[in-house]
Amino acid sequence: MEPDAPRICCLDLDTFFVSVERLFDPSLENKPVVVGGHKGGRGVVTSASYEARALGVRSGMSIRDATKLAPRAIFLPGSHDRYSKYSDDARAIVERYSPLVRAASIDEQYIDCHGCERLYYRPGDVDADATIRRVVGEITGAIGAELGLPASAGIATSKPMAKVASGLAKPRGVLLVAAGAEAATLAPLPVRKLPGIGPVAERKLRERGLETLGQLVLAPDDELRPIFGNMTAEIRAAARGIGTTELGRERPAFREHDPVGERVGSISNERTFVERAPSDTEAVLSGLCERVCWRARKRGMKARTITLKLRYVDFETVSRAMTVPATNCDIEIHHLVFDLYRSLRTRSLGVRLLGVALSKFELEGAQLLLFERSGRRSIAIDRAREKFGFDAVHLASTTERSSSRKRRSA
DNA sequence: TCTGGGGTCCTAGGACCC
DNA sequence: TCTGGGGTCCTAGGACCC
Repeated sequence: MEPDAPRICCLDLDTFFVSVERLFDPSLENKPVVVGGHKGGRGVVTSASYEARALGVRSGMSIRDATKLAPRAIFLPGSHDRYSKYSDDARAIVERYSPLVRAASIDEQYIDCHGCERLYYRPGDVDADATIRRVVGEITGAIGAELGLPASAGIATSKPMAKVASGLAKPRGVLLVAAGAEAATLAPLPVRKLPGIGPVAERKLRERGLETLGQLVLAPDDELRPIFGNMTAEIRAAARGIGTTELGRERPAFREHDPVGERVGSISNERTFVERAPSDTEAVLSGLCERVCWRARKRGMKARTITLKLRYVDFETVSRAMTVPATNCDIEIHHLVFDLYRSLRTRSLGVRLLGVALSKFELEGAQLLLFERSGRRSIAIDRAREKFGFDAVHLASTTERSSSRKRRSA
């Protein structure tokens, strides 16, 4: 095995949410389609068809802006259950070719193709790279033929280079960056194309006159250090195509249900609203507490740290955290969150967002939970939710307030 | 471009212990 | 009582990703 051969593949499903929607409604084909919310409504674009992109729509943009740019586009709220299923199906196809697969997100997978050049060699292949390129083309072809979903892939000697290559390969392409060709491939690209450089770093680089990755590579260390800190060397190397070949950890993003035993670093839920009266704010907090606790219990985990996040209407965002003996009990976390809220809400300004996060998990000792009164109640609630869904059962503090809200609005 | 919701990782300062 | 340095944990905020 040549250590520096291009064997890391990044496989990406093109305009994934839009592509899935088109499977269920073929009339969406060849039209500008935007997934993320109803026309003119709140929310942001999570996926836009190429026809919509041609009108200036970009993912991450507010739905309202997208509506202005593409008033005749078809806007869809999205159906995550479907997306999860097709994501799993695409992964199953990839696993027929290599067991070394990691899902980086719902529409992106990394594959370690080391060894595939021997396993899949065919006499027509001019060299090992050609074999890899052909095999990856077969994978994207199978995803297209069996699922009806377009996919692209980049193959390179490192993970960041493969990621950039998959972007360059779109749509429906496969791009292999040969060993030694990395720096020249990256040099003309805008800095933003490199994973790890976001809008803030992009702006700071531009202020220093650095627009392309080629310029970034040549920039003196004291120009980059204020922007990237200890990551400077890693970023500079990535800009030359050098980086890890480790596939990284599996990201369980976007799962509709929390699988038992699957480890995550944090569980959070948040809600944004236009503006709410304080009494309603408490109902929202109750609901958020219940939801994160429920999700933690489903995973069999207890959290030691509880964090409350609050965003005012002027977008100032603050948070307070508290570390306690591990718990996943609604009542306990309710009390903690309400304490945190009282210490956090120092301004009289309207609240735009509230979020509750659990972290620093310990595995649940189920026996303990059974002996606690509130624990028994949680178990009863969870059983009902197992049958009827999360909203079937709520704590009194949540239901009283939300029903009084309904009465008021009725 | 006035900006959702779920995550991960990094940094910097302070408390506390030895 | 004061001083130093290292290690670890906690907290708050921010950048980034999809």
